[in-house]
Amino acid sequence: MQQSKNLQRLLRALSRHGLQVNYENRTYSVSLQSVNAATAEVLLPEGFPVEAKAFKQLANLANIRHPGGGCVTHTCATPDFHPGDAGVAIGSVVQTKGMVIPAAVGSDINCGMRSHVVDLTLEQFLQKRDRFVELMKGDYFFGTRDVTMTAKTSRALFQYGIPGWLDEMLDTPTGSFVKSNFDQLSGEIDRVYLGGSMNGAIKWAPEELIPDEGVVRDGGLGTIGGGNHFVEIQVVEAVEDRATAYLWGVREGQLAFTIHSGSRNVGKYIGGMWRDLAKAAWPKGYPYPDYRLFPLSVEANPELVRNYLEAEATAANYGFINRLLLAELLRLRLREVYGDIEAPLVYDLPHNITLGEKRITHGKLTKEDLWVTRKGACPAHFGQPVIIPGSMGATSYLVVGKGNQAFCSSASHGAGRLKSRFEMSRRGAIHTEEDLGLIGVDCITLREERRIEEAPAAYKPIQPVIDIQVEAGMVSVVAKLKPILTFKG
DNA sequence: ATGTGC
Repeated sequence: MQQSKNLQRLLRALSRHGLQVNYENRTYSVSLQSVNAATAEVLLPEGFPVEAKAFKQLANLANIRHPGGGCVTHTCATPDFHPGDAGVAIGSVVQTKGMVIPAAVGSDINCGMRSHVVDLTLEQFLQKRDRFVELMKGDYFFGTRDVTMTAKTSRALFQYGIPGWLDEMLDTPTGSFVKSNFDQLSGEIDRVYLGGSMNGAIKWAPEELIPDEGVVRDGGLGTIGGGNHFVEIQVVEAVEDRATAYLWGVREGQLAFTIHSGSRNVGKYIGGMWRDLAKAAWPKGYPYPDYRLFPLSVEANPELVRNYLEAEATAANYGFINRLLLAELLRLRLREVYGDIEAPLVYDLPHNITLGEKRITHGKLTKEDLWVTRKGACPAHFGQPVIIPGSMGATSYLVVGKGNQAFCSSASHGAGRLKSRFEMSRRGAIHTEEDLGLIGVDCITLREERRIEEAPAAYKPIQPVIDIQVEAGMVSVVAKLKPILTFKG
């Protein structure tokens, strides 16, 4: 098979890091010489360079094991694969047995996507666009909407996620704007991954957010955040799977909105705390794992593993509710400006999280200390809705999972970065709308450099990234969402 | 990812 220069360079880089690669039918099957004999599955779009550093990080991840028991059993790289700052490549999926690696999820716990459709045409939307934008700028950037809650409600948020938080909210004097739409919010719980509820615990939350009594005013809740996070108004441009789109309530020509955000400072706090705790628990006398990705062993330290998963769940619950509030703020303003329109949830899912994996062993569904950590990768179980954004200002895809076992039922979480933020923002670099790939997209932000750093031109084109995942049987396309207006934190 | 850093 004829191979491009990029590909040859890539294969050499892979072999330097102990990865042996077969390239066939546009997919790479990779055998990985890791101490754990872990397998690897790598899927990359042709014609785009992938940094050797990302593969070094993948090989390193596959080699992690705990002296007290626990190892990596399988790794994957999704086609938006690129190096990560914290030693783990974005687009990595890692399956572990008998251990978890807190640093593999890192700080951005339950970063994820949420999409709604809106019964409004583009023309109707544009007529009152200015008023709507001013109201949203207030809510997202200046906190005009009061999202205070009682101490009890805030504690329920961390412990139970969406359902427990909603129940508690109903009984408190605060949060009137959530209570006013309680029935719809409750009815949408089954369209959130895991019902928006994980087994958290109050004690892992930042102290100032869990007082014994009184009121909590959390400036982080209902905010977009930085990096690649955004909230975007879109149009359902094309429906490619009519039956599934109908089931999900998605129709061509409708307006839609999509949210990309996570657990903000709470994830940073909990992720950072456990990076330190995992280091402190590393057995004395053993060399540190590269990039300091310290695992926690079930056999050596069952309590620590339980606590970490509980702490991660605590931040994840906050992430689910942050996205819910971002959506609810927007939905309320839509109704305020455009009348009593429907804007139902399509789906909400995380792409940065550790989940216990159920396996079928001897015909029985079991959980045997086996986890899958997805770092910038979506779960994509059979029939499950998946939201894959390109970047802000680029087409987002609603796809349906195919449960591809080689990829631990996963899909990419985006297109993958092509140019660093620094590269985009340096002086003399391209700045016209055309060069940024932002033609016809209205970017609302308080900081102009964000518009440049996160422009579509900083990312790979999304289409080949989707195509190769369809070919590999990971997902199939349901609908495409074309951006109109982006709120950028 | 993070009221970040070049």
